[in-house]
Amino acid sequence: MTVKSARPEPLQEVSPIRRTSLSDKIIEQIIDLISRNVLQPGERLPSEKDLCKRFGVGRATLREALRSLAVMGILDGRVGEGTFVSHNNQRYLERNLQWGLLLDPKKVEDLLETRLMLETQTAFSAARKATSANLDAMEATIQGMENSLDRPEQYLRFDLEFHLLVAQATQNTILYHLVSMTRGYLQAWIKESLVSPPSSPEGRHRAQSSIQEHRAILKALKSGRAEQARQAMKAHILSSSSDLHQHLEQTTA
Amino acid sequence: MTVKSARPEPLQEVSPIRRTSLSDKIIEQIIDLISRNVLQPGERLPSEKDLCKRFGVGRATLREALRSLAVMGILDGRVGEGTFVSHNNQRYLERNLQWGLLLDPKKVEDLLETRLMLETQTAFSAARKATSANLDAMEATIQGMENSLDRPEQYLRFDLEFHLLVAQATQNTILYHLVSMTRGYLQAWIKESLVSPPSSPEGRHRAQSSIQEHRAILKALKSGRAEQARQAMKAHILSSSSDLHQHLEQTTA
DNA sequence: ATTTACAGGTTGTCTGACAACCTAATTATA
DNA sequence: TATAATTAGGTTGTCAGACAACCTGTAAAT
Repeated sequence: MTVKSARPEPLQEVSPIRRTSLSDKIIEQIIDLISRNVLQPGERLPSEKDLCKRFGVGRATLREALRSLAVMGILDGRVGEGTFVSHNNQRYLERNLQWGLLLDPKKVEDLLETRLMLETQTAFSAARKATSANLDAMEATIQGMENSLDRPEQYLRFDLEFHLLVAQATQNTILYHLVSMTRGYLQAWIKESLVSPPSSPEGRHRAQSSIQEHRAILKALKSGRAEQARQAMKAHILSSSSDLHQHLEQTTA
Repeated sequence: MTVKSARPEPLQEVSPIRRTSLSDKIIEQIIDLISRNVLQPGERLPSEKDLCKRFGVGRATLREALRSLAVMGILDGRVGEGTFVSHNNQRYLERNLQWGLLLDPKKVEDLLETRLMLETQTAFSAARKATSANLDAMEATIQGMENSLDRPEQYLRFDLEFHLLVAQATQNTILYHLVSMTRGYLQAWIKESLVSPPSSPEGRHRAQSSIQEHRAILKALKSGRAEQARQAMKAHILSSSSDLHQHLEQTTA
């Protein structure tokens, strides 16, 4: 009997049926636990054997969930010790920039636009909400940039750190995450576009003016002038993006 | 001899020694294949048994790699068919954004602030990039709102649709997804705050003015006046958020 | 008291097996 | 002949057990 019974309603929304694997559900549960702070950063999870019994699944299934979370940088498995919740949210970034190369040029453009939006707005908000500790940390990263003019990769790290600190200064964790992720993906491109002039005089000059831009942003933040901070950030990102755009057009053309 | 020898350099970078598991290496290889276009979007991978032989690993290890890539949206496993490269190989960006947001303890105020930022900016961008098809679709949703003043849940659907259309009009899929996600998280609250005045005269009045606000946004978008669109959206969201805030303070106090 | 050896627990990996499922060819039926 | 039902093979999802590599803290030996 494969006769379909009559449909009372015209089925206007297709049922979003999707095979959800067990490991997917486990992932969701663990993420939920973390987001509700039941599992805190740095904390150790129960052993895999324990988790298997609690979730009622085999070890293979559980491990597929744990490994997925580990690959995303949310968990951190250590042989012989256990599995821990990443205390470093930065780890998420390090992981991402690895496959930021999967993005196509069109997406990079979108990311740049998104980044411009997010960061100009975070600067605006940060000017009103930044604590003195936030500002001091920014000052330190600028100092770090000046001290590493000859080490591009280290310079980039300080640069990234500065922008993350601005986002953090909004005291809005969601914004912070959005900024850090967009930035994480772009980092691969930024790095690639920077290696071309490694420490040429031109590169040094670029870095110098970049530092000045950062100083302008920090100054606006310190004085609490939101609109000025927004403009300073906008100018900085636009001038910084122009290098990327140039590099993008080279690779596509 | 525990005497420390002189350090020529202050060891500024700890050796990045980290146990790389086999599945990590497999992930790297697969990502490399995809980024070099050896594996194209939509293409089917060899079966797990085959891949095991080629990589020289057990099936559990291989599956941990494949599942991780699937969770990130890079691969797509279908029971009985095989494992495929995601046809839109950029979906993983949105997936990761989603996981990142999921992990955050979401504060409603943070969400509201983020939404205000995102949507005012999308309105600005949409004013410059919207196609006539986009604008027509918005017109239709406003019409839909007017026709469902007595059906709150349907009214809300049109409301949501309008905002998504604005985001879509930016022609930036990343922005679209961000707006869609933040809105998705808020939707539960919005619905709850609306059911209190289901179809009271007060509720109707609120809905009427909301429709006018939407019209103002659409008008600005049609004329391509970006700044005006931004302000209209800002006004709309602020007035809409005030209801939520009111409702929040009621429930928390 | 310091070092060594050991035991228990933990993650990483392999193997084999079965269930649920899809596809396509084969067979049975109208 | 054309259509429907069945079957066979392949594929992913899940489970169970086993072993290797590894870490930690304790007990034994120096």
